[in-house]
Amino acid sequence: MDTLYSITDLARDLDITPRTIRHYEDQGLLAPQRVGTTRVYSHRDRARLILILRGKRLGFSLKDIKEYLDLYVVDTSQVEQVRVLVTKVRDRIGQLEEQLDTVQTTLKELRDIERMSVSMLEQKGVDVPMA
Amino acid sequence: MDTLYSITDLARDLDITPRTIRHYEDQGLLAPQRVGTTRVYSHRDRARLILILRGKRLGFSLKDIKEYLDLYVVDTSQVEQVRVLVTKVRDRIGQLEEQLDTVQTTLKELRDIERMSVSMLEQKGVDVPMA
DNA sequence: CTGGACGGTGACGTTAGCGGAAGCTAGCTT
DNA sequence: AAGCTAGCTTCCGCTAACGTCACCGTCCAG
Repeated sequence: MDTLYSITDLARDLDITPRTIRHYEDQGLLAPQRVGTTRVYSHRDRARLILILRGKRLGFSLKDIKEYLDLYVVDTSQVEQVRVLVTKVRDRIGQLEEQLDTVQTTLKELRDIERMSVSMLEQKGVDVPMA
Repeated sequence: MDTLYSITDLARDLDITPRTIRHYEDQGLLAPQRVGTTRVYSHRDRARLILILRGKRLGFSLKDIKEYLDLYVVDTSQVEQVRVLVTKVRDRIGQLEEQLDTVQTTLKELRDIERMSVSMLEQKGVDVPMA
């Protein structure tokens, strides 16, 4: 259950390079244990890394992602911290809702283009590849 | 109806700098008319620019966006071109569907965090700011 | 005991995406 | 004529996010 990973394990696993992982650490996004000088990654580290990559896919900068990660690890015993957390989380939610909207709009447009193109081809008797 | 824009008009309007607009032109994403050396933008140019900015918000590179723009301007009289178009459009659709998914997942997680935090605060008798 | 395979630390290189200043021109406007 | 304002080009600068050495230690397998 407490599986550990080496840096190359993780890299291969998530399809990135060790260099990238070290870079994230340099930027303060990760802080794996060390055995001597060698980095050793836990489940939580792995999960964090996955969140990082997700953030990147959504187009966020590493700096943004760093703040984002903090949302997942907060001392919930401190009322004030939770307060702050809530507003930060709501900010992110706002951003993502906007992005969701943008994506959906774009999808609609592209599907329109697809439909129009396909019907254009059918009309010309061209056999249309399936969806 | 055939309104024209200067580069600063457009920049102010879309909240970017003229420099950025010129940069997009350098990268082949725009090709406005010229009056002498001065750039003059049409509605279509403006629309393109908006698409560019949308692509950026979604985290695409300028190179990606360039290809993406071509999807909106194709010679529909050439069957082969339309064929190619359809497959490209479908590719993009696939990408965006994935992104849609990612965004939704992330949103769910954040909403969970929000709910949990809020109920935690309420339980402690703290007055919780509204959504 | 030696050659890989793996891990580590600098430190410099690279690409993308603009920012910003220099130096020039054209068209008002006073 | 002189001074503004806008726009143009050119080029150097800068940040982000890694890639790519170079060089060093370590732990097996042969």
